[in-house]
Amino acid sequence: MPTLSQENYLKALWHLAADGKVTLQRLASHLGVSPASALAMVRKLSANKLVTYRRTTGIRLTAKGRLTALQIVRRHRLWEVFLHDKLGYQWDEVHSIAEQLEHVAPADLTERLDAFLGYPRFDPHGDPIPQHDGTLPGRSDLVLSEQPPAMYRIVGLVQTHDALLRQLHSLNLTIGQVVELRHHRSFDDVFVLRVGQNTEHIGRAVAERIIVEPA
Amino acid sequence: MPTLSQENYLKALWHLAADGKVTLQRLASHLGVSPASALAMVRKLSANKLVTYRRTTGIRLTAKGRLTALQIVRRHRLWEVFLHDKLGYQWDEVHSIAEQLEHVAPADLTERLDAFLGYPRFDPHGDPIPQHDGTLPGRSDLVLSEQPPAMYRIVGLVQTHDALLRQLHSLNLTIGQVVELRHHRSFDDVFVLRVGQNTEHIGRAVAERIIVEPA
DNA sequence: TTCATATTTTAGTCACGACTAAAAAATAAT
DNA sequence: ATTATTTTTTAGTCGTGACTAAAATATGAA
Ligand SMILES: [Mn+2]
Ligand SMILES: [Mn+2]
Ligand SMILES: [Mn+2]
Ligand SMILES: [Mn+2]
Repeated sequence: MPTLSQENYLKALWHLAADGKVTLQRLASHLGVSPASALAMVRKLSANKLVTYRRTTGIRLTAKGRLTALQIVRRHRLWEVFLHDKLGYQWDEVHSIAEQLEHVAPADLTERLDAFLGYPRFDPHGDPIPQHDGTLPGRSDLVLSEQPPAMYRIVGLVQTHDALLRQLHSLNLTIGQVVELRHHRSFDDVFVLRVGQNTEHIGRAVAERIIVEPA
Repeated sequence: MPTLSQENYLKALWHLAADGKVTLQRLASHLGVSPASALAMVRKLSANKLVTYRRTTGIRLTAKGRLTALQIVRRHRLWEVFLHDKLGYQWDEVHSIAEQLEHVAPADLTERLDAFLGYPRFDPHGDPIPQHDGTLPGRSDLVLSEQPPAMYRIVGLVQTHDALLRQLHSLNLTIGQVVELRHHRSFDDVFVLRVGQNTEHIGRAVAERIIVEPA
């Protein structure tokens, strides 16, 4: 049973591990703490067999640590679904509230919440919700900016942050939305989209953050 | 913005104030902490103008402290409604989970939750839910054990605890249930009730904890 | 290789919220 | 009015999770 702080570290480690070796620097800056603090916590987690740490390999979650982290991510994303679907929050508002709720974890609350929400597989940002056993639903990894003109369904985002979410929301580019990629003007890197009745123009910075599947 | 611990103290002080002068002893034993710890916290709360403390009057919430406490109680009871009505928990299970959730309080979450639940006025135990402005819905204060034979609706409980809740649940004596008080056998202090199709017998210890209104 | 820079690690400190043990003050009983 | 008991208060300590500043190691460039 990790503390609240330990849970935050485990979740951070899980997220960071997706992009290569996890150093104290990366961990510390991601959490906004000093490297000294990060090291102290890594040692605690290591003593609890939740991570291993060698300078050469960096910080790595053990199987036990990964499982724990996935449960936290599961709670986080389920609460995001609740806040979005049931309480009517916008998708750029749910993350910070879920940061609080993810640490509430008595017995079967998560499973009841999951059932109440209808066993969702993806959160409001399109991110897969880890299942009880730690498996992650699969999702397309096609980036819009690299696709040929055709019809696509938006299924996810890369490097989500609130400003991007608000921008996309104003363009009606939300999860599940089907769009037509008309063409890519290569001389100024603008992508022309058909969204419902509107024609929208987005730059590469946005287009390369949108994950799609053929529709 | 009080800390989590401060919130727990404020809530305890609000509950305890209903039964007279609040001493360090009462506060400490209610929270399961030492009197020394309670004193240290009372001083912190006092510095924050949330309570006053004089040996003669005991510990008293200021207007600001009372308002804060009522918001915590509000969140607690709203989450209890959510857990009971939406997630299907039994009424003896919701309290301990709500103890965690009550401390999650970003911006308008409480108000959205209130709306989602349909603006309930009472929690699953019949306790009134403080409104946003700090007012408490009124409720009958008639104790079943002191009423003459007649039809009554159960609207609340006195000194709720899980064992009592499970006992009452097994007798189908839940909030909103209408029962007929048949008579009181004074020589052994047993109250005879008609609950739906069944006749139930309860002792004074139970009967004097049931709050009713005429039905 | 040698110096400069970046990263990791140590050492010492702090706030918070708890603890125990003992002293002081207030109440109650004889 | 004295004791005895209860309650409050002080004093010192501890674990958690943060900090800074400086030392030790690695890593990169000249
Ligand atoms: Mn999130
Ligand atoms: Mn998300
Ligand atoms: Mn409760
Ligand atoms: Mn209740």
